[in-house]
Amino acid sequence: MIDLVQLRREPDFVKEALSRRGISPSTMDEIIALDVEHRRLLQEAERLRAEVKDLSRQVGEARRNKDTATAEALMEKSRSVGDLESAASAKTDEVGADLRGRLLLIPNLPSPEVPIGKDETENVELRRWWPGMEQGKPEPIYAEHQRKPHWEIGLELGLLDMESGAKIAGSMFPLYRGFGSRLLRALGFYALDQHMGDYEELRPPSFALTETMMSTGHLPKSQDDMYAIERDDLWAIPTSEVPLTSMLRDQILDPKTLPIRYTAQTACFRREAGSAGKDTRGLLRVHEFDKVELFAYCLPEQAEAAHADILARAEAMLQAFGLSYRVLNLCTGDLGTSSAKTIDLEVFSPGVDRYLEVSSVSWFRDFQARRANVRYRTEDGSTALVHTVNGSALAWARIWAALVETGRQADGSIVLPDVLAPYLGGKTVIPA
RNA sequence: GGAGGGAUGGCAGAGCGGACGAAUGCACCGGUCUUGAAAACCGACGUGGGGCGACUCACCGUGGGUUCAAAUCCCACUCCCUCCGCCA
Repeated sequence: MIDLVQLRREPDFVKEALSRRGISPSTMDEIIALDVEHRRLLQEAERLRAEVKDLSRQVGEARRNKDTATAEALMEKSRSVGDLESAASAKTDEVGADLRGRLLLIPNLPSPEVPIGKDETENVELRRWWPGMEQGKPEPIYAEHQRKPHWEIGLELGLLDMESGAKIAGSMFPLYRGFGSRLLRALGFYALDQHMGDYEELRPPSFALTETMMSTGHLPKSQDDMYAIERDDLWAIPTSEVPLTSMLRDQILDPKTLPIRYTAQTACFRREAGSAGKDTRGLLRVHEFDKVELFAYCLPEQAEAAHADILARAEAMLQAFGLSYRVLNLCTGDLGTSSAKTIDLEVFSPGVDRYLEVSSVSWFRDFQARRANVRYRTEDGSTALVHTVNGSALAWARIWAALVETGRQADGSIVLPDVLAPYLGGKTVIPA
């Protein structure tokens, strides 16, 4: 949620920033007007409330003095003021709810360095990396044997069985098998081992309450993109960012403990409503995938370094895997609602001949913290909102696809990166 | 799933219809004393909203209700604890 106080104080600045994301200034003017109205009503309701309290106090006093007549008269007076008060409060709450409802739909202010653009076609490529780049090698040219999509390879070698997955849970629920399943497990183990120490490893619940989803901003906006278990008021998490953001909800943190950094691998569930028919083959877009997340709660001045650290870790892993990738600075049109700045990592996968998004590293400033109410104690004893930063390192379904396609040899076998050897029982070749 | 008990400030814990935003203890912070520390003593000590301000409002698990007045009474829900049952 954006800062209402900032909107009051610097309306033009906020309007300008949001207009870069396509929020019209008039939308903000309506919110400002509603806020003025709300505060006016609030003062009136509070004045009446104070009067009721004062009269009630006097009733008590009269009673103690055995002055029944005065008490009766005061009670009568208080009743009538009380009626006015309930009416005023109801009106105030109504306007307040309207105001809050509108505010919740307003996205975060984009950072100044976020490029302006209408959609993902206008994201800005910051750099590329490929194996051997530092040694002056040109971008790789992929051989014909690497031009086979992972779902065909997976089926041939018994690594991936989309059909059985569909039989069990419907389409776009992958079923990995044999060495394919082991590869997936190896990726998660490898990643968690890389991060633990600096980031505390967690294994949070895969489901969250409506209340939790609200605090992260996933509800009410994205409810159609999530799986719900209505009977128990639970939602399947679309990313472990949800439990991690909520973990310290409503807490006031000691700044000495910041940054607090967590890593977790969970299943991530996405209904992908609205993308029916797109990327339905293989692992390009699936309803359930495993992902390791890196997350930090930090002081505002620590945020930039925390963001850079997560990005560096995600890139280091891609490099260790020997996968070519590009780094994109998301433009205003493609930026997630809560994010002030997002860097995406996209891996090139030769079999499907395209870049696949495998990580999204975002800085939310205090947008999420305001909603989740995570604060720290400042020098002068007051409180301030923390900044939150997070990123995937990494989303395994697409990494799996890229590794299988990139590593395919002329004889049909697959060579996997050496760094995974300890997690694959020393075997980094999947025989044809 | 059944039966009981509970939820109050950083923690512990009192209050169970009238000046309670809340006793008390501990912790934390400032000070006195001390070479320094401890002890002792003094003081400060929840969060959020509104108002230029005096000040005011809300919050005692959550949501409703009763009342002139609710932490306190009533209803529903959630969570925690104990016991029983079932179970990976």
